[in-house]
Amino acid sequence: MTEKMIPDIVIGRLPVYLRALQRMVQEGRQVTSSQELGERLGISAAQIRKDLSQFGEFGKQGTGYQIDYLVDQIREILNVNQVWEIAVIGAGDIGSAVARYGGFANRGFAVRMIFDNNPEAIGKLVGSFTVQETAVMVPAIQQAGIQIAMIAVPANQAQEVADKLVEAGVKAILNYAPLSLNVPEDVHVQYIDPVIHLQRMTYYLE
Amino acid sequence: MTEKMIPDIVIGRLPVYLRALQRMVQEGRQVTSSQELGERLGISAAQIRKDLSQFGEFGKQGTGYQIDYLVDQIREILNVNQVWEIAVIGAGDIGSAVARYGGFANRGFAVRMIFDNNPEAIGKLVGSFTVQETAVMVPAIQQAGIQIAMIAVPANQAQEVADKLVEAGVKAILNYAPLSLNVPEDVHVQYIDPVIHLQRMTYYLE
DNA sequence: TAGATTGTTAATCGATTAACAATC
DNA sequence: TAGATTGTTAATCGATTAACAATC
Repeated sequence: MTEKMIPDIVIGRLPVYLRALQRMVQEGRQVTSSQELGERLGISAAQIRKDLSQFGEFGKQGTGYQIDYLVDQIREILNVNQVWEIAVIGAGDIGSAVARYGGFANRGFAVRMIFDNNPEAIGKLVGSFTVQETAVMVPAIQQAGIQIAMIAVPANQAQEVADKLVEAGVKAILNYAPLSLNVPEDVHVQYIDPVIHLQRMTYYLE
Repeated sequence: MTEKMIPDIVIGRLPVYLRALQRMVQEGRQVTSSQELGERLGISAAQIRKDLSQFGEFGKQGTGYQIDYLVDQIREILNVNQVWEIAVIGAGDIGSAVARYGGFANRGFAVRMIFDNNPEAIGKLVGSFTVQETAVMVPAIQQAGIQIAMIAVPANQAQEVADKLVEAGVKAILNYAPLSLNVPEDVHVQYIDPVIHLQRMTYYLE
């Protein structure tokens, strides 16, 4: 590790900036400022400037940021100026919805395979993918060199699946199963559990 | 606001503690410690004790925490010792998967209605719910007194839907559309966008 | 009792904000 | 030029951790 260390909390905000900036592009906007972006996102202008300054100088005094250019730069920082292939594990409601999700295109990701261990699901079509059996998962992922997987299996199978994914060389897991996973230090995990988000809000409700 | 103010970041960790504790209950465990819980979650024992101490004294020196009791206490703190009814807006892949999701039961939530503005979707069954037209959304939510909604419509319709939900009296929104929403201060919003999580991980990948 | 673990305090660490010189 | 906005510094604010008396 020779580069200066960037706080993970900063990395976590970059995708949010990128999403808002790409939306501005869609709106036909060409230039923005840290203030405008901050207002859209509910983040202070100072924080946005500070975050971006960790990676370089992307703006111009007096005028702000050229949106196209800033989008390109953030895409490069986040390594999403390429398409990452994804394996989806679990072909139930969630896995199927994710496999068919149209929102990955142009944001750096593409689902490439989907697996399930349920004999009734194996062989069926989900979007444009045939559901493969879990038994072939490790070699299939290895052969394709896939580094990113999404876990959408029941909670009691999720750790076992995670172990296999690690074995297959996966380095990033997006886990939809409602539990924390244990993985080696060099494997990244992010969690999506709607209940966690909901419970965070009910604290404030009557 | 008379109570002492609890940091939102602490509130955000409580659901994670709760999920792990409820899992321990399923495993037949009766007692745990801040150290054990911390190891499972990748959080320091000191932080867990500090977080819990914001709300009371739930443990015993020398022995730790009675899991059942701690679960009850956290459920009460988070207001999830009741069932919150949810309206789902959007009956596409994501909305349908969420409406059928079995993971809400016993965690404090129940989907009660689903809406879509696509004539082909209206009237169809999603799980045990008939998809209703968006035109009746505001009065239906008002009449049922529903305070929580999930937005699962395309990005370009999401703000419009959010405005209507606010009008209907909704106080908490879980937004699956990939953009930031603008809502009044007293309305809570949480976001689920798989791409945001993925991009946060690709930064660290080669 | 001896060992374990809590709840809490004080110290450390890190993140956010305010402010402004630089400059477009 | 005058106005606007960046990038950066220093100050503030808040969160995490270490340590330990209390006590089960």
